[in-house]
Amino acid sequence: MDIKSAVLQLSSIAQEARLEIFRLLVQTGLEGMPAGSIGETLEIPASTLSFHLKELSHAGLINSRQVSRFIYYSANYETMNGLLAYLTENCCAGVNDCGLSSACNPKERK
Amino acid sequence: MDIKSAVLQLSSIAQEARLEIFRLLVQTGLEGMPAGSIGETLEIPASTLSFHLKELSHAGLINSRQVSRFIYYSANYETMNGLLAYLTENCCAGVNDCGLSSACNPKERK
DNA sequence: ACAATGTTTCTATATTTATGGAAATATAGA
DNA sequence: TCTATATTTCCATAAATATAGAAACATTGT
Repeated sequence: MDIKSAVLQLSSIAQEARLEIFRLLVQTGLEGMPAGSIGETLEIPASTLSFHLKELSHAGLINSRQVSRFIYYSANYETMNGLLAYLTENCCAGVNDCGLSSACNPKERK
Repeated sequence: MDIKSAVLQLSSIAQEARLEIFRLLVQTGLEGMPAGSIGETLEIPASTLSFHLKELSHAGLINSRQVSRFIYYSANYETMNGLLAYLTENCCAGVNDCGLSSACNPKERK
């Protein structure tokens, strides 16, 4: 993971509408949801939604697949996990008990 | 955790200079680093650095403490863990094996 | 009190990002 | 082919963010 990709991914969820979309998809699972349903659920106008979905796709945090007239969007868990790992990488220089996936839990400073 | 805080926290690291600063501090540990050393390490002008440190502080992702003339900045692991948990919250609607801290690892769609 | 060092605030400018209506494109059913 | 539905692209406008020099402020040692 390089820093540019990480910034791109973080930027894509550092925005209220997009974070809502992303979390909705994370919770929805692999099946995903058609764009229209996302817009209806979150009350986002179609063109605005499309703009945000493109941002998330471009960052690689969501996937899409076409099913007849619908385009289903779903979270990309692999990218997401890569991002989380990047953020906690080398946590505390390994001094404390800082597992990668369980993030950081260093003891208080003496 | 509310969405506004999450967006604030994400925005604060969704920028190359700030992500570098944050990761440096995550890796440095609780001891932290004085502003000047951060700027020297990452080659960021003092006023620019100060602006970014303020953003990170405001979001709650870093702490600071004064030691004589130096101001030591360090990562706030608690805030960080809260953010990671928020992102993976309710992952996959619980259908698959998606532990909170170990993020999401759903099986392929059939 | 003065000088040196570390950090922040002020300021202007440049750049990037978000919004949503209208028009365009794509798919499918009658 | 015509029509309805789903989604995207185009566009203009509004708003937020990043940059860094200069000046100001704070702390410590002499």
